[in-house]
Amino acid sequence: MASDHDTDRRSARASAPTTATQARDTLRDAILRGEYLPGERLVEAQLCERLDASRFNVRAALQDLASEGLIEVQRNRGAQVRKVSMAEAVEITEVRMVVEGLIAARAAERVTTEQATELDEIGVLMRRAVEAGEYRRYSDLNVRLHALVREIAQHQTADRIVETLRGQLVRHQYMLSLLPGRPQISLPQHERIIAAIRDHDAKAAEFAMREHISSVIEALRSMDYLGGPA
Amino acid sequence: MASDHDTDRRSARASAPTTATQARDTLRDAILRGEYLPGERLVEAQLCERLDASRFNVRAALQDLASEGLIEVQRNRGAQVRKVSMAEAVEITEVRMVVEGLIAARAAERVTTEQATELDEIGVLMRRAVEAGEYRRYSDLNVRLHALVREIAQHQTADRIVETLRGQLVRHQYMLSLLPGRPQISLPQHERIIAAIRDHDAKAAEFAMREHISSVIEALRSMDYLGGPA
DNA sequence: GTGGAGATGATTGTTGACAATCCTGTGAGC
DNA sequence: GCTCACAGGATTGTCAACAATCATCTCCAC
Repeated sequence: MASDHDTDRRSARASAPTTATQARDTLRDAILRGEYLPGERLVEAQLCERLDASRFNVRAALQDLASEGLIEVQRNRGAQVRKVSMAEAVEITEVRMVVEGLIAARAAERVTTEQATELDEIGVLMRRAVEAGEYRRYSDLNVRLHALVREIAQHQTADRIVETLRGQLVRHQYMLSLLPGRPQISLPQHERIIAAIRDHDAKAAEFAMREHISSVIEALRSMDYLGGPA
Repeated sequence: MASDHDTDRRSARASAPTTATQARDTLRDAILRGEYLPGERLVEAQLCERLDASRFNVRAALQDLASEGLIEVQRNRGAQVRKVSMAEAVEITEVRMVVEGLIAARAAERVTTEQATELDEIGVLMRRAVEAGEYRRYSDLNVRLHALVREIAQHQTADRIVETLRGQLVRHQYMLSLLPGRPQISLPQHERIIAAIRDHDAKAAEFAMREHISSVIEALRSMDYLGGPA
């Protein structure tokens, strides 16, 4: 799910398993999965074994991930997983706020009856999950909701950007979902987003989405006082 | 100006002349300058001569520009300058609308007295240029205004994205500036942006910026009826 | 004349080796 | 004991040659 926004760009016709692309996707997943910690050095030779790829392809993968903002490469010093400061995390989320706002507005314009039903279903499941205290499940539904909204909007450009930004702070977001009290705050926000899209109210949808992510930013800032992420 | 958003990322310490980076920047400028037309094939061997670089570096440059969305690479078929359809151009500008809106809002929060003066100066020059019918000069001032707003906002993440998006449709924007009647429409919009930022009114600044770029989107759509870009 | 199989030239994909650079640990000098 | 210089190893930067693939053209059969 985190790797399909580039894959399908090439597989328009070529169904090639693509040697180099695979290495990149595998490495990206590994980083996103947390197998490499921020600041950790990524040694090319090691990655060759790990990914079972030649140094050439490893290098290409590193270059790609660097342009995605997941890693940083310094000349003659190799690559390392990028550390995103709290200030950067806020910046990234701010941009996500406005772009996802655009997506929500467009989703409201394009949503079909079927899709609206699907949105409502997710809303119901979310409420149940929160009431049952199943926060892990709620977190999954959260991802699914945002993904569905993006699918409805069908805005490739915005989609790509949001996906890239999201990748840059998976670590922060993970910590965020563990913050106590978050679900109680975000559930009604999610419900407002769903309602607005269902009602084809673009302005309300954008506003609701921005309110929601705005509160995520607040939470990020509050995390900063608590010591922030590693 | 179009190539500094990556350059300074590396030159944080290393003042390296950067062999591969130079090739990339040169090629990007060439594409942005219009020396390679959309759809034109970029043959690696030819670029080696043109850029005076080895194929290795040329290849790295192509990969970078591909991730910026300037060119497209197909497996075993090489690279070609990306054709952006009118629909894509609209999408790109929509995202630019919301992100530049964010930038404008933040600029309104951070603007200093000195910077406000500078903004006003640009506003005055813009009005003079329009009244004198110097549209080329007006277009330059337009670029300068947007750049200054971004500089005031100091939002690296948003900045990088806008710069990337802008690169993807230089060709379209160039045609746009030649549309008759545009300056008369956009001048008051620019003046509203300047006024809002000067007055530290974040909401008004965001609204004015969005209004402005929204009208750019309208113009793009109208261009579509006229046959669109090549 | 037309369609398709096959050869040919051009272009890209990949590899391995070598050079340049950086990091680490050691030892001499103060 | 501390600092600095210098080797040695590790890691990345770069290149040129080779293999794989694609586009084009020719030629033959029908």
